Amino acid sequence: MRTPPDIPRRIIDWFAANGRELPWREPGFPAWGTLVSEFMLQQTPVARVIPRLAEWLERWPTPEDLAKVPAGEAVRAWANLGYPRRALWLHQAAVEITERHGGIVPDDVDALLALTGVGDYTARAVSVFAYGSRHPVVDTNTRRVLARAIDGDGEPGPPSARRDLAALENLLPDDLVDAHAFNAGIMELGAIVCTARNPRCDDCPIADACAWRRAGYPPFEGKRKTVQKKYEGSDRHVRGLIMAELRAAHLPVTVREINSLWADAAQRDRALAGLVADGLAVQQEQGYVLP
DNA sequence: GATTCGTGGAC
DNA sequence: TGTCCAAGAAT
Repeated sequence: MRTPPDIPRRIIDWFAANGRELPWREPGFPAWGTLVSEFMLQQTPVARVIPRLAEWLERWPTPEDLAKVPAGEAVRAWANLGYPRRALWLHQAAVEITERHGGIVPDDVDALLALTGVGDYTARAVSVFAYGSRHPVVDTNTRRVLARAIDGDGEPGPPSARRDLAALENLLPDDLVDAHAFNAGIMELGAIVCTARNPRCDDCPIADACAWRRAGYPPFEGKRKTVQKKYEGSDRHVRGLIMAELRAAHLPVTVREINSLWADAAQRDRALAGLVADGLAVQQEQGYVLP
C-alpha cells in the first residue's frame, strides 16, 4: 500500500498547532505522573482522569509514597474510574519500583513490561513520553488512524501487538524528537479528529492521503473486535455495586448490607467471591473491607 | 485469540 | 432509549 512520505511530518506539524494542553504534557511532568496517568487512561476517558490524577499525585508524589500505604487506600482513591483492579496493580507496580528500581520509574521498555499492570502500550508510552526514547506507541486511537489512512479500512481489526507495532514502526521518524511528536500526534489525531464515530475529516491533516477516504469510506467488513456485553444486570454490574459500598464504608461491610445490594443470591455470591479472589475485597469477622 | 473486567457520556 | 465506546492488561 502506498504511503505518502510526508504523513508523519504533517501529523507532527498538526499536533504542534492543535494538540490539547493536558497535564501530562506539561514541561517537567514527572515520569511517575506519566505512569499514573497511563494506568488511569486505560479504558477511561481523559476528562474523567484529569481530576483524579491531580489528587493522586498530590497525595502520593512518588512511587515510594504510594508503596507504603495499604493497597486499599489506592482502591479508594481510584474512586469511580472503573476497573478497580488497575488501582491494585498500580499500587503493586509502585512496590516493585521501590524495591527493584530504587523508587525511580524505569525508562527501559522491558523493565517497564515486567511491572504489574504494565503491558505493551503502557510500557512504551512511559518510555517514550516520560523519557523520550524511540519506540512505536500503539493505542486504540493510533490503530484506528492506521487502519483508515494506510489500510483503507473503516475500523481496525482485533489488536495484535506484533502487527500493530510493526505498522507504526514503518512510519516512525528516525529522529528522537520527531518520533516522540509523531507517537503523540497520531494518538491525538485519532482521539479528536479521526474518531470512531463521526470523524472530522475536514480537519484532518492527512485527509488527502487517507486510503479509506480515497476509497469512498467503504463500510467495514473485516473481523470486528468482540462486542461488549450489556452492563445492566451483569456480573460486572454487581461487582461495581459491591465495590462502591466498600469504597464508601470505613467500617467492615456486613453480609446483610451486601445482600441488600442485589437480589440474585447466586450472582451476588459469584461477584463477591470474584472480588475476594482478585484481592479487591478481604473478609474479616464483621464483614468485608478493602485490602 | 477470545473473554473478562467499571463507569459514564455521547449520539 | 439503547447502543457504542473510552491512552488496555491479564488470563
